[in-house]
Amino acid sequence: MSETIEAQERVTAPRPYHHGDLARVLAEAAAALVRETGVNGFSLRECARRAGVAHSAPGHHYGDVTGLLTEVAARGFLDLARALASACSGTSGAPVLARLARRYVDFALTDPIIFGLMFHSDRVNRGSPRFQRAGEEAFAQLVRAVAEARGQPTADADALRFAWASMHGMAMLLIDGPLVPAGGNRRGGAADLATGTIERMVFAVTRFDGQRKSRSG
Amino acid sequence: MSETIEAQERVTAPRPYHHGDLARVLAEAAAALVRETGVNGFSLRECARRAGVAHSAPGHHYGDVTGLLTEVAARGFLDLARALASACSGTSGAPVLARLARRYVDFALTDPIIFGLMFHSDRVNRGSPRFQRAGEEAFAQLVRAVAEARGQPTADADALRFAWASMHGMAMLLIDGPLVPAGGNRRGGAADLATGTIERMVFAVTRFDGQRKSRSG
DNA sequence: CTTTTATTGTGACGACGTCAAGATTGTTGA
DNA sequence: TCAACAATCTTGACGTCGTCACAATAAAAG
Repeated sequence: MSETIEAQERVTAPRPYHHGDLARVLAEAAAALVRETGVNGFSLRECARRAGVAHSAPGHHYGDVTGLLTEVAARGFLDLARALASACSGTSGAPVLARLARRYVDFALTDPIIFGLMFHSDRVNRGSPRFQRAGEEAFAQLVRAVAEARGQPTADADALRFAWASMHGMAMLLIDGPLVPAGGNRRGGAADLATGTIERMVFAVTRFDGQRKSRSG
Repeated sequence: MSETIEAQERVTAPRPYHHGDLARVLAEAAAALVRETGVNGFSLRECARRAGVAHSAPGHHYGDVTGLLTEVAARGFLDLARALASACSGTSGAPVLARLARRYVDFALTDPIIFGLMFHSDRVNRGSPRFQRAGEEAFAQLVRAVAEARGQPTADADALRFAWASMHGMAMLLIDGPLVPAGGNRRGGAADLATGTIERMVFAVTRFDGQRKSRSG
């Protein structure tokens, strides 16, 4: 989705320095490289090689490897926020939450390594303002969906945590393998395994109301 | 818990090679090092240094860094299985599942880095038989708890996935930070945040029965 | 006691991240 | 137009890393 935009920017943008914007090229090369080799196999030098620049060029733009991977993770959260927003638009009530959860799991299964980088890699700086802002943007979509599902103006904190935990846990377990039966590609069969979990999640979010031990009432 | 056992083994075991059992010492040093520096900061050479052996000694026992970290992860699953089993013993019915989930989250918050290594590190070989056996041992505890909570001899697959996803997602989100409010140690305040999620999880596992769209019946 | 095997150490290799210093290009102000 | 400056990129070096071939050592077997 970036080719045409890039061509436009090549003309309109002031082209601030030598290479065209190396920072963006490096970030995109880094994302591609991470997808290929895993977070662990990622290397700054290989990334520079693919961008056609010297091995130390990434350092000038991002400081160190953590800085670059933090940028990649932040972009991942922006993508996730967009995906969740588009999944919810044009719907209301409980189905909003179900559709958001489905999209959340789909995103994770489509880009599992980036997803892992976003949430649990010790190679990203979670204190980075840009990273946090991107995360909050995605989080806001979740808050809206939970409030909508419960028919309330604001999301209950416990319900919110539960909803997020359920879809996030499902995504994690499907990515990391322990739940997916052998043989069967990830995108197809695995995503179906999430259906029952999503149903139960929506069920509990909409029906559970803190009734402690009073099941006969 | 290993000092006295070690003393015993020093006598009873045939002491198969030079160092006493270097393999075990290396695995323990590796676990400690991972806890200190994170999975990413781990280094075979530093591990060997702490065990007081040559830099290539770990390679002779575990092949490469993945082999050693796989052993650490497998040990983590054995620990988890033990913890879950002890949490469930002496109880029955739905509370079993609640207690198991609580223990699951506690385990994750107590040893977050090892927990992360166990589930999603590209530095462990998930095809390793030892690793898989250890994982299945922990999984078996979960299966038992879900069956017990539903009063059935065998666990429903959908309910099982949902239960695991909920507790696992909660653990992940608490470890990785996005859910825990600033300032407040992990073990105390964070674990309390799981309570509502666990309640809802048990609620859905025991009450949801595939009633599709028939809310008025 | 000698031979064989299992366990550990030495040394080397290329790849990595990071830093300092120099080279190159764009910008700015007269 | 041109010189001074700042931003951008390259070169080269340093220490650390994982891994491998090979040597050394100790246990086991005969």
